[in-house]
Amino acid sequence: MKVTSCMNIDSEFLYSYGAEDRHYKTGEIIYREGDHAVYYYQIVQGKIKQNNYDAEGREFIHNILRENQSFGESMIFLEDLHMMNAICLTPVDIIRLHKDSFLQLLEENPKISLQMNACLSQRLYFKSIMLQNMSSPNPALRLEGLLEYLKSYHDVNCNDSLHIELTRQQMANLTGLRVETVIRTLKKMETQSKIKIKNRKVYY
DNA sequence: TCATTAATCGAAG
DNA sequence: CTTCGATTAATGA
Repeated sequence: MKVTSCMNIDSEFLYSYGAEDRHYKTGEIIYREGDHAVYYYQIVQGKIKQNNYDAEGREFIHNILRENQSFGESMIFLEDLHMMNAICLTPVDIIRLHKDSFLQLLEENPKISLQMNACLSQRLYFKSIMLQNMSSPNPALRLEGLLEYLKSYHDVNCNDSLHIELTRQQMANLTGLRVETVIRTLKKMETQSKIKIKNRKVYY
């Protein structure tokens, strides 16, 4: 099941609807949990994460998105508040379009609207897969689930092993495990040749 | 080189 | 599995 994993509207087209360029520095917050959702965001350059924190202050990362991917749209349709933070992992260039203009764009362009549906379905599909994997008490299975998710979500050529561009801390925050557990489990998985590790980099 | 951040390890709970 | 303490490697100013 290979679908275009994400929304990527032509930038000139976005500008014609009044979209604007925005630049953020590493660590900057694009929006916070509880903010009103007002924009559709499309990443031109850089990486962002969507997260929130539990009562003990532990971070849980919901997703990490990169160039040509969009975010913030789902809440636009709900007319509601963001349920997570969007924080820059690197310097980021973004195009943002006000929700009113975004909805107008969708109304006037059925094809893009359909693509939007496909994009949201895709996310829903993988969220459910992740939910299943992440509910396993076995850390190796959680990690494998994450890797499998990343592979299908990002990768285009699935033959070669994929370089996982995540720190161990990020993998831990994506799976709800501790860094040390991630490190030890990853090593175990390497001996079982489920993954490869070269210079601390993980390949799956 | 100093400081900061990420990756590791071992031991204990 | 998680927490703690401590060390080591990597990166940037």
